[in-house]
Amino acid sequence: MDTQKKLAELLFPDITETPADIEARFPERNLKEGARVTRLAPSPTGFLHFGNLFTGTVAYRTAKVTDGIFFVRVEDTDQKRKVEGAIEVMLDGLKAFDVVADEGVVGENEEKGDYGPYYQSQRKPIYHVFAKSLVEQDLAYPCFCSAEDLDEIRAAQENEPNKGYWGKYAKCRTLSFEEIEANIKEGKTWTLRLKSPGDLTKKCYFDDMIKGKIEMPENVQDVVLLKSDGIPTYHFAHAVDDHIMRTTHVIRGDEWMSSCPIHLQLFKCLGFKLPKFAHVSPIMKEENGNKRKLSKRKDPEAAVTFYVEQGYPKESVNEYIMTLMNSNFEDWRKTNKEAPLEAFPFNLKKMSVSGALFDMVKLNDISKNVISLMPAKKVYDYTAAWAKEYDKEFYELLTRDEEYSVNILNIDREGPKPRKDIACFSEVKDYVSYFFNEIADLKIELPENLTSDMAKEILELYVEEYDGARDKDGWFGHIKEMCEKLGYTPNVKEYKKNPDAYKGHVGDVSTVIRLAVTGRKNTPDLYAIMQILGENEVKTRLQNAAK
RNA sequence: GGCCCGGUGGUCAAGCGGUUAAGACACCGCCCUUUCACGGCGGUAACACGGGUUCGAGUCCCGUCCGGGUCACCA
Repeated sequence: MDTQKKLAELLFPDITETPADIEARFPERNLKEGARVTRLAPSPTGFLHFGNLFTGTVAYRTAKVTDGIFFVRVEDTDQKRKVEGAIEVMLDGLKAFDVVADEGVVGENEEKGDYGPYYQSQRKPIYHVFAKSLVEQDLAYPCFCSAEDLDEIRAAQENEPNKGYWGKYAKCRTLSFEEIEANIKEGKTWTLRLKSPGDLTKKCYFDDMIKGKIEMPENVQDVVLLKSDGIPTYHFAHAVDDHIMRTTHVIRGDEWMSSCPIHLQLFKCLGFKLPKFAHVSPIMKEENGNKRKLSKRKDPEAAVTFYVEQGYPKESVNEYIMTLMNSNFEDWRKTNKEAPLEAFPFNLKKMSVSGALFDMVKLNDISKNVISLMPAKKVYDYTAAWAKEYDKEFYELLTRDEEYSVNILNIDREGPKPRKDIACFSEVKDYVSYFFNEIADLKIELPENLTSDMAKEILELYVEEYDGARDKDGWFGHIKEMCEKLGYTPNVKEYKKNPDAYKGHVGDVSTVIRLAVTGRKNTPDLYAIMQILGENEVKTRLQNAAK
């Protein structure tokens, strides 16, 4: 037996499978031409970042638009970072925005698909097959350096432009079989390192689907493949998994770009065909004139739960994400107002190369549009579902009389130009509060041009003459009649021409009535409001206000 | 610091050697209007800088500056 074989046996005595066996167990997928296989590979930190949702959506759409497969693989190779219940948090967050995997981890300890296991922590035997093979080919070796040894190396590299574990600094690279055997007998722990075949003076190339053609120096680092607990590092797991799971398009954050030389080399050493890469720029936030990534600690909107808690409908968030993904989405939307998101021809290559600033104002605008297009019943259902979770008191009020609430939400909704008042469901309570005496605030704050005497005069007359049976034209016609009686003009233009001839105009009279009925200067159509409130309630409010 | 990537109005961005440099959000004005919205019309506002190449440069090349990423037994 040659030395490499002997070494491989020494290191991995229990591994009997070969790479060919694994390849056979996970054959190429039988998908139609052009179908893309993408994945989201979160590490279970218990926090779903907006960036995860964003990148996940890119991967998801890429698969969907080509009738491909989108799967979720959990990168739980760092035992130190494991958090209880983290999988649920991630999956729920994704699901809340319709990013649902076809395959992979679909629930806590629940997997689907033929390319598993989809938890990296359960794939050790697979990784070890390839690790063993690398050793046999003299492309990997065990390293016995301790953390202190590594510190020493770093200390010795002060004047070395290319730092790290490589070339002459890689002291375990040249250990003889006997030395290795002795170390192992001694019980020393080891990591498995790549014996990098790279050449610093040479370049490696790849064509990123978002960033374009990239050229970088070849990797020369003897990177760690297997940690001392036998679990792979990201680099090694990525190469093995994405090949064996037959990923066609590796879509991930662009913080991975700089490790691409390692990945390229790894794929080559392992004899794997290279997938396509698409590196997505992060969503940024402005702070003191500088851009920085959305921060979990500083920015509430960095958490996907934020949107759920605020009551942004998934449609809005998805719509916003789409505009960030493909800027031609907005144009498309203009001519396809009612079309489902799925109908949009998403294109990876149209993604922006640099990171966009998160724009809450824009999200709100989009969300107002989205919600304005929903039927009142749908807004009601969404609001009720939100309130049930986040505002019990309001939930009780809202659902006490469904028809009443739906009518409120339907004011000025149907028609070609619906109102756009609501950006998220947590705003609804304030928007409708004057319809519910329990939370209404009916105090009257007159605008500057109206005195309380004027208001009183108007209200006294209105209480006397108010008739809930009038239709809209009759109702407004009556208010105009009141104007004449009280010395206001029903014609606003007339008032502007000749302001000294009148106490005010019909707008002033309406304002007083509006204030009395709703406690607000600005509301949607007053007639509709009064109709919903009902004659009795309106009368009560007017009488109270007239006092 | 080395290595990558990027830099068009306040923001998101079209643009692929010849354009009056789109559009959306925000902002301002006007119109509509019983308030607020909605809607309509209009407006302010941009190619980071310096050198080339070219008849012609936001577009191509080089440099500078600025921003971002990365240099772990973390992903």
